[in-house]
Amino acid sequence: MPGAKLDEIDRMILAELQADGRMTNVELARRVGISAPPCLRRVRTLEEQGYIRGYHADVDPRELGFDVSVFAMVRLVSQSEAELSAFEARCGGWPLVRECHMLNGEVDFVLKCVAPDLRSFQAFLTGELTAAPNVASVKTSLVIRNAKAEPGVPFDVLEARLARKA
Amino acid sequence: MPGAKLDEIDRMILAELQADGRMTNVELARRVGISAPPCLRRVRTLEEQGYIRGYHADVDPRELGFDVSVFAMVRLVSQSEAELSAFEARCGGWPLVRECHMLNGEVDFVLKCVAPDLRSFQAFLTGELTAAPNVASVKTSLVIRNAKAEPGVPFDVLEARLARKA
DNA sequence: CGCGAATGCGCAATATTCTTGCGGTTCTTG
DNA sequence: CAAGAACCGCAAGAATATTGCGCATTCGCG
Repeated sequence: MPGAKLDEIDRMILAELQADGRMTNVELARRVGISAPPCLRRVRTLEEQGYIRGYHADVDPRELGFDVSVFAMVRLVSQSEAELSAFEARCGGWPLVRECHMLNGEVDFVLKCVAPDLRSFQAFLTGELTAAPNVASVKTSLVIRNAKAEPGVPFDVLEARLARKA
Repeated sequence: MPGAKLDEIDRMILAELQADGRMTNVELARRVGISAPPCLRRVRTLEEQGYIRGYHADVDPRELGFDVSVFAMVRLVSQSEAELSAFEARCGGWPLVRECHMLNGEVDFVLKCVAPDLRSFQAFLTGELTAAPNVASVKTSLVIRNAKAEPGVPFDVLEARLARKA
């Protein structure tokens, strides 16, 4: 079902808006080769059907004084669904935790955190995260730098897949 | 220096655009309590000064048939700057790798990857990633689900910091 | 074949937004 | 206290978004 109802123009629209979410509809229409009205209708449809979940400004944390990013690997004592949900809920309440992914394998969760400085992160780590109920262990790694940060979908792979089907 | 030149309105603008990057300028102006022209001027300034790096549509990978997300922890043989850069460059060429973060500690890099299915990810893992030069070991974990995914800045923390300074 | 029905395009018109130029006000500073 | 800088809001013109409508192509099916 997913991807079935999208033609090439739709995929071009997604690629363009993924690259620049504030592109005007006129410019977008020009790039994908149709006129503005049908282009806008396609965008609306993509939004309604969940292909586009939203639009967000990419704000630089460092410019705002959040100088440290950290990955935290969390192991829980109990992995019952109730406990998993409880931990997720707790993460939702921690502003420093920006992403929370449940994993398979030894580690139960990986968290991406930001903080103004190392000191405040340590305070959060020892005072909140490690101290939280059901948390067995936490391993943290500072992010030195990041070479690639493109959330979303690799459209070149998508096109390769579709070509293979045809 | 970072954050120094931003007043409360600027921070409100950043928060609003982080939440909804396609908000019209008039709506944004209304929410932050000023008229449209100065609001637009502020946004332009925030963009130029790097507080806003860009705008992106949040495209749902699953809807497009990318059903698996994976975190890969990579260790290299050599951590010389040349080798680190070389690995980063290689990551840039892999479409399935969406994020590449260099870490301190035992693991040198964590990669966030997506793939249409487990089979194609395995093909990438064994055929590309593990086989790459200088890669010592790779540990992967499938993402079961994610409870939180809000890249960016926690503005409530930011305001707490500023309040502390005052 | 051939006839609806459905889909999707583009044109045109209106509504909304963006963008710029221009004073006016407040705050800083010497 | 005066000159200058910074920033606001108003107003107008340009650009964009949005809607309604008619037409072409495609598809399903008798």
